[in-house]
Amino acid sequence: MSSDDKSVVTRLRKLISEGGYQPGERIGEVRVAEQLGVSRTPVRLAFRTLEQEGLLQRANKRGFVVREFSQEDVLCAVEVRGALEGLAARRLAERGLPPVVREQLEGCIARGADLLGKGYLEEADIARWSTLNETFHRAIVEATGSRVIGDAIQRNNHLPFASADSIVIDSAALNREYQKLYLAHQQHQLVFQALQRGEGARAEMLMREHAYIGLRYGALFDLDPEADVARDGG
Amino acid sequence: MSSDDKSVVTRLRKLISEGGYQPGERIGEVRVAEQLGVSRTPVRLAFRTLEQEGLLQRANKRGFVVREFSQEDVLCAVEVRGALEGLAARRLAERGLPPVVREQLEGCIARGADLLGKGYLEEADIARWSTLNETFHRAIVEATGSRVIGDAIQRNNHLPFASADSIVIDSAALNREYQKLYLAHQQHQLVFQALQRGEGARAEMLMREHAYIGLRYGALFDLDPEADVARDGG
DNA sequence: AGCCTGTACTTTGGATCCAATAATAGCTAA
DNA sequence: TTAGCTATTATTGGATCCAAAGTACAGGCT
Repeated sequence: MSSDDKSVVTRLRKLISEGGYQPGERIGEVRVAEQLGVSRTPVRLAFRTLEQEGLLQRANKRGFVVREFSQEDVLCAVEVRGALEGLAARRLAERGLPPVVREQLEGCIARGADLLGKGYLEEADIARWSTLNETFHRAIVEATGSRVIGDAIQRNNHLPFASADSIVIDSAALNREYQKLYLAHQQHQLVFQALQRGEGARAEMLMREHAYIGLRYGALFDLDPEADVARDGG
Repeated sequence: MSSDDKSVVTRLRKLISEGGYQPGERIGEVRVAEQLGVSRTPVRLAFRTLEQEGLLQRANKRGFVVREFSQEDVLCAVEVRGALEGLAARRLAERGLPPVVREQLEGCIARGADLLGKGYLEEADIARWSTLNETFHRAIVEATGSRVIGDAIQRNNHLPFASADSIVIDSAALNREYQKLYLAHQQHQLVFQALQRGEGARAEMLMREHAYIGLRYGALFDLDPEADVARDGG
């Protein structure tokens, strides 16, 4: 079978996060192996990787179970992201924003402005924003030049975030999403401003608050009353 | 062979960090398998785990090499630790310090005071302090009750820190170490105070600064001129 | 003499085999 | 009828085998 190890990890990660296995459910090597069309060996390797990522955890002395994430866990993951990306932003601001990175970020912001300039959101725009957003964040993290920080962020990002599976359809939800995305866009601008001015502490603080937008509706402004529940945890 | 998988990971981690393999050196499955007295399979599994931990990295399309850490990397790891433990401390302060944890921390501080009360340091005291210090930090992290944060910290802690292999012998070095440990002790006290008072922001800030003490000689006060070099990185 | 190519060897990745162990079901005895 | 013990089964962990890919060395060609 033409499937290198990394592909197995990716596919298994997808298989789990897309509901092939329920949280708390025991996950067996043979079944996964059959589902992915490979032998047990690459699956066993993948299990170890996913264990380290936190998606799986060792069961009672034997095998693995799919880790279940509480609302509280999601909030923590968001805060960890904020702490780490905030750190990256501060370092970048203090050490100076390289011109190449500046252009990248400006590009993201410009295209984000185009996307949101209409004043409303089409369904396909969400995916466009998503890649734009990813590029923005990735550019900052990679610009710090530290694999230690980058890896830490990367690992944390593999955890399932609430926003990942929020699919909106009706126009009311689209409008609410528009507000959220617009706020995110504004925050990106502020972060960029701080980075450019070399304001490290401010860049960090902004980035850290910006992370909360990863929660369903929680942000600087509580767009939804449920946000309070999410933010003071369990 | 009576060696479960976890033991192989632990032993391999030790083998690498204690210089069995040089940073940047290619690490082969068969040789490690022979050295640990197991077959290739558990070694391959362990390689994946250590890859996720960041100790190994994939070589050019084939195999693994031992990751090399620059001074800059060590600094980053320290700052990541600070950011994450700071986060844990803030959460703990804001959500209230449970009595059990309070007693644990008080115990650590009391025993630390005993240890450092003599005014000088014996060589064996360093190990004693080390466990005391670990207990203190672990107590705080575990008290947050978040596996997400705890795991992130744990993973970061597997990275090699500069302090890990600093072995001091002469009395001048011991004295310098005493100053460092005493400062750490004071910082612990301040962190504890902030936690008890529910001063989240202060607890976080103190914890974050406290992380820098993990660098060889860098701290609030530059006990060594080289600290400057370390702290503004590459 | 230098470079290119082919072949042999080294090493990793995947599959399968075997042993050990935990879970489960069935049976017996109280 | 239930509890405990035993045997069977299912599943993981370790070892070995095989194939594929990379690397190094050598020989030939330009």
